[in-house]
Amino acid sequence: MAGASFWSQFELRQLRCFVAAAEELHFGRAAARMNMTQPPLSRQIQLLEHVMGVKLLDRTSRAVKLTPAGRVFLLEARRILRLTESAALATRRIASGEAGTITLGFTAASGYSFLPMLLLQRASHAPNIDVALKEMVSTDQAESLLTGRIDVGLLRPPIARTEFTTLKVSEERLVAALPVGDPRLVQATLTLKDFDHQPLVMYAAEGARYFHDMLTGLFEAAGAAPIPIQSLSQIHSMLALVRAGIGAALVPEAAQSLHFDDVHFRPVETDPIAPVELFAAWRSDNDNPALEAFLDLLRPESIEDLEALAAEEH
Amino acid sequence: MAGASFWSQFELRQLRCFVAAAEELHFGRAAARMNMTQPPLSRQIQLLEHVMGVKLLDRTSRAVKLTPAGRVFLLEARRILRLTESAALATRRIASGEAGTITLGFTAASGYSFLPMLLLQRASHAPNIDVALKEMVSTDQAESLLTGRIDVGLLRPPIARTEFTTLKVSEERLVAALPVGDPRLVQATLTLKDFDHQPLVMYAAEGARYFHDMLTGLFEAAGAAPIPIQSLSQIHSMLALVRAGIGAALVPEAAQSLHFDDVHFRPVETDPIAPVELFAAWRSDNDNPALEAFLDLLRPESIEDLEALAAEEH
DNA sequence: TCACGCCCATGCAAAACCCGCATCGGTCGA
DNA sequence: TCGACCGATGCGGGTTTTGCATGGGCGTGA
Repeated sequence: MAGASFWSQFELRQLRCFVAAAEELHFGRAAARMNMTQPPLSRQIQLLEHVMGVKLLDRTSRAVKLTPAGRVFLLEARRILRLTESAALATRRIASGEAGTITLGFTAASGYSFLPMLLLQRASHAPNIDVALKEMVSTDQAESLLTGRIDVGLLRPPIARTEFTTLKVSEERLVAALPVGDPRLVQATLTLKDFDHQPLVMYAAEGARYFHDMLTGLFEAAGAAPIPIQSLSQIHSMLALVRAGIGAALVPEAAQSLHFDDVHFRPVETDPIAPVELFAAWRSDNDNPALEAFLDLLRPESIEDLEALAAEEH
Repeated sequence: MAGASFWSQFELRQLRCFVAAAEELHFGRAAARMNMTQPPLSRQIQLLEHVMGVKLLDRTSRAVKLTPAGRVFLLEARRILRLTESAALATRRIASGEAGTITLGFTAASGYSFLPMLLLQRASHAPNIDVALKEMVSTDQAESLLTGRIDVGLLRPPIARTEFTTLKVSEERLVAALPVGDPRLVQATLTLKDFDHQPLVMYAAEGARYFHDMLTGLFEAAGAAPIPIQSLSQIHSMLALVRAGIGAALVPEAAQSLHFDDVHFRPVETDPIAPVELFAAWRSDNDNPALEAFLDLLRPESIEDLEALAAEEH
């Protein structure tokens, strides 16, 4: 095998021996620090000098000195060894879930209320977990969960995949968005009957299937029938139409944070009092170590925490 | 030996195996790249995972994937390996003398002329050689050369040490520094006779022994005797006294670059026409690999180069 | 559906490596 | 000049690592 001279690469053990010898300037003490005897340490350093092709230590039987090249190499060796330690540390932190990156899918509507609270919670309870955000509709989230493009999705039911574990993370009431001057604004609270035969900006069946189906069901159960004016999927677009006086809209209460001028909100009584549900879903076999720590943020006790925290903000 | 489980530190060989496997995502090809067979490579990676306490690769019989921790560790491992290569390179460059640091002692007077030219030369001919500058008088330089605090000294004779190798690097003429209004300024050239019985700012015997002894000898040989007014060792201090009209001074021609207002210079004829000598000296057994490359800058042919270069500047 | 191929893990014996002990050779100080 | 100190080296033993052969799991194609 002629590869010997070709394989000119040192090993970390040799670096550790060299650093010990360079710092002690005494092979015996250096060997003791390395928990070995002096002869092997001598050999490790000879080997290192051989593969480097450079004399690193000037040794007489009376004194050990660094050569100029050895001085430079000592600095480099220390840097390398420091780096190996920090690399091991960082990797173990990732593996333990202490740190890491979670890729999170979320729907536009959840970005108004739940997501900000969640990120606030993360900043204080899991600061080493990075969260990469990807806005997408619920069906795309399910697809992305399967392929691994996102670790966790914040999405609307139904979620019918056996590969997923799910957790309800929030329930919201519906509120009515009404333009300034709408006569229904005199009431403190509305019912679905108040929208019977009235123009209503509606959700699109494709882009916002969940809200579309939910409202359809609610109105049917309540025996009321609004006049659908326009079908949209983005809540802020719907509010813009409301502001233009085209009609009312029914939106999750968190949408009030959008603060459109000349658009006012009133609570609406519905059969389940908080019909707007948001679920977290993730692949049961997801091996991202940061997942467990991230999911802790979603557990009920954490949710209460963060809702209390959000309340204090006001 | 019970230290096995205690020595939880990986080796570079394991990093190289891991990087190969992580990049190929195929143990067989990775092993081929590492010039070995697949089983040892498997074992190296198992060993690495064991000492790290972290699973880095997810391997089924059908596919090899990086775990989240493995992704992070791959980046770290590449960084470490890059660093080892650059460390070896840098160290070999130092050892070969291509790069390095020379600590240079110099006298204040040589800082006015020779040193700037030398540094200019270094910048273009040996840019990888750093020069650390230490101003000190000639006797201190001799002492520092012996102890190794400086590699090379730019100093004045006599240099009587057998440990040193010396090289004359410059010869300068003396010029007279005269205050505005001095009657001798009408002459284009002076002789030492022009200073007979005239006030002269003189060099101190301790701090500037070389110039002191040289002037004393020159005047004696010329049969002239100036009136010593004050003894100083710093040329710029002497010129300040000249400017104040206290008397004339004799300084190396390079001191003209100090440009004192109201002080004008005239050449002086002396027996050796250029009596101000500057030597480089270094320990013959200095092992700094950069020394040879640095000394090349001082050789006659280089000196001519840099004087030509300095001339072009004007 | 079954057999084949691909691929990583593992058992095993040989080779290589590394360690510690003993000792050598050189240098400094008493 | 002798002894103490210190790094280098010869050598035997034990551990590690390697390569070969093989096992076992999982897709794939007939």
